[in-house]
Amino acid sequence: MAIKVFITDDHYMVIEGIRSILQFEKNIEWIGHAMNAASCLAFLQNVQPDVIFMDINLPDKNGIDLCKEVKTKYPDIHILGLSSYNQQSYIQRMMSNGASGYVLKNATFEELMEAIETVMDDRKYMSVEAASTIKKNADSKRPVITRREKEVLTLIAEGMTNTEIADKLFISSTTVDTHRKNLLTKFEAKNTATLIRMAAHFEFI
Amino acid sequence: MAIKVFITDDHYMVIEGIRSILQFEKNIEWIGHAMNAASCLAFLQNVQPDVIFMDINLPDKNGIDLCKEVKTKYPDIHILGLSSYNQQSYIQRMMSNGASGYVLKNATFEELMEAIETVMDDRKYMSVEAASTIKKNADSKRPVITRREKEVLTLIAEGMTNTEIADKLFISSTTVDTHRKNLLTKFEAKNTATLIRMAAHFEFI
DNA sequence: TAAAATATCCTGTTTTTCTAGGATTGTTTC
DNA sequence: GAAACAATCCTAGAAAAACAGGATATTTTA
Repeated sequence: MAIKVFITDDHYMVIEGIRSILQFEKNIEWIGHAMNAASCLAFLQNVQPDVIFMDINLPDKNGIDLCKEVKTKYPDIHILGLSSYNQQSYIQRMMSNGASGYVLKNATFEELMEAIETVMDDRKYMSVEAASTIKKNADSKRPVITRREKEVLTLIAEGMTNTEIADKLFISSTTVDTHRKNLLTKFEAKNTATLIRMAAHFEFI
Repeated sequence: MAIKVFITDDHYMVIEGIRSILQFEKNIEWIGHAMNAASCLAFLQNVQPDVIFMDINLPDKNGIDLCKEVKTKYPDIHILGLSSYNQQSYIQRMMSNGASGYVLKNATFEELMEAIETVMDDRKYMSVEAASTIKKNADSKRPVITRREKEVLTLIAEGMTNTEIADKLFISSTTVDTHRKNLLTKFEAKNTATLIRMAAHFEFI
């Protein structure tokens, strides 16, 4: 029986790329694609693929969260992250949310097939490059921040002061200061400069 | 006569994506692809396409420099940058190096065709999204900073205070403050947060 | 349900940055 | 040789951030 493959990526070229690479493979059944998280989830209500290629950045939700949601509802689906070479920091988070592995967007036919076969066999697959970069960035941990902290962080990055942020969010400036303090701790930053630098590095802003 | 199209991108999926999108278009002649800058230049010695789709990130050279080189040697070739949505900062630099425009990697068939036809007509083409983001960043041009300012900027980003930087560079802290002041002006930043954000955005740090 | 996490608020003090003016010296560039 | 640029230094006050050390209410999770 052919392996049912689905893809969720907002890049038309990536969809077409994978489709054209896999099109002549008899063992693969291309069951469709989604260009955002919502339509992916809608699709899965009707048909469940064996393997989903899933982009890390989607317009309505990030792939890391979608990954968790899909795996919770459909534990049997194998998810393979789709990433560019410079998104190493996300690899581990997607894996810890249930992804079975990871292919880079410059993967060849052989790599794609090996990835599919590996995860169908319930093993983890990672592109060679991904495997080497994952180790390099393992120590520099991406902090987990709350929704409110993210809001405050964004406004700090926009140059707003505690008082201005407080006015905007209808909270006290001391509350903003507390959030800022917590952000400094979580990012292990000693001041605003390093906070923003770290936030940019981890692509929070 | 069909328009000769060539692509330089190290992502196999992107190459296959564009190829499959354009494959049935009679007016397009697919003359080949290169996966790095060197083989792109080697290819051009024999055949010159009308349009090159060129990635911003190549393994051996960045697309911005390659763009300049190609346009110097072959001014008649039209270059269209290939970019992901979050690479806005490169748009202008590639354009100022001779690129005729820009398509995003989630471009549809219609967008690709329009891009090709536009640049063949010697006009600039930019994806709708790119056009909107470029406007946002049009006014905030990448500033020119001096060597000393770069030094100070880097140390600010590392979390050092004016006094600490002064000690490190063996200058007065008021001098550091002047450099900081000039950096704020050049980056059109109102405080350290936006300074570092802009600096990260323009890849000074 | 109890514990943990989140979001809110507070008082003070110290440190640092930001603002707004300056000035001098040397080095490129036209 | 004049002008522009770069790098250095200064005063002084206002504004903001960082530090320290709390508290309370709500929501989430184990």
